[in-house]
Amino acid sequence: MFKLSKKVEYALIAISHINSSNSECPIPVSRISSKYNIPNELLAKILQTLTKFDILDSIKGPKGGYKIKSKFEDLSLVDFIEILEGRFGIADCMVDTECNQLHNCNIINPMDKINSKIYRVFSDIKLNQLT
Amino acid sequence: MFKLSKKVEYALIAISHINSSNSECPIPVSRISSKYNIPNELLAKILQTLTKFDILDSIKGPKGGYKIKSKFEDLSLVDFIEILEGRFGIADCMVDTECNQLHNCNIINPMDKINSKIYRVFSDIKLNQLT
DNA sequence: TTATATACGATAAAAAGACTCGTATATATC
DNA sequence: GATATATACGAGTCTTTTTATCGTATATAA
Repeated sequence: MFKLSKKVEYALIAISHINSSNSECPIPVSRISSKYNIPNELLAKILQTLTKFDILDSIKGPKGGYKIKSKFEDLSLVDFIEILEGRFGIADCMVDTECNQLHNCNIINPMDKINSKIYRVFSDIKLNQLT
Repeated sequence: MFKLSKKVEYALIAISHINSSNSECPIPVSRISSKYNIPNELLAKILQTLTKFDILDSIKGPKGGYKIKSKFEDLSLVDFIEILEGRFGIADCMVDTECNQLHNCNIINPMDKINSKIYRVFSDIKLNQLT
């Protein structure tokens, strides 16, 4: 409960690694997955997603790999999380799913406040602060 | 990802309900479970746990049920969550589990800071604010 | 005595999360 | 041009966590 997913963890590790290696060469998935004990295929998929959202740049072929793309700079942690995991919310009813309380719910207001507070924590953190 | 468990949700609903009904009579599980569409047995267990931790008082037999106990007053939301779900942490390594990064982890520091921030959000909220 | 409660361990079902596989495509290097 | 090394991506499986149920015991008001 209330844990970041491995997806997000792995993504942060990778981003952080790629960003702090200031070489010009792209970094292949295999380098990161072996260094941090991350399943290769899984990490590959994650980085593909990040590429699709312009956070990384991918170069195919030998000597290929990933590089940081500019968008990374001012991206907040919520945005990053939402790219990987979909809409953020501490309860289903804050996202989209139907609630089986109908209009009976006696905690929706406080829940909503808590949700906002947590959301703010994540939106106040920028990705480049993590490196 | 990053959702409160049903256990916690149900517990909050129940606590809130019991606390705001200011009748002297104890409230049976069945009343709460039917009103809020919560599986009876499940809610029963949750309230048993809360009783064990002195948040509720249980009265057996007909006309029995649960009442709020004084400890409830100044309990924080983290404490409440930890009673139901065990130690709080946004990643396994913040709790107890072995990490498979050994001493390689490049995001442990920022993760730790984020964890503290989230922890603080939950510890700043007191249960009696939710009613 | 009976009906209505809680107490609690064990177990099952469902959902979410983590990971793998197969196949396709691009490209640097020999 | 052949080969090896990369990414791209959909489909599928395995594992763990979460959610819910069952069975039995105990207490007590009426």
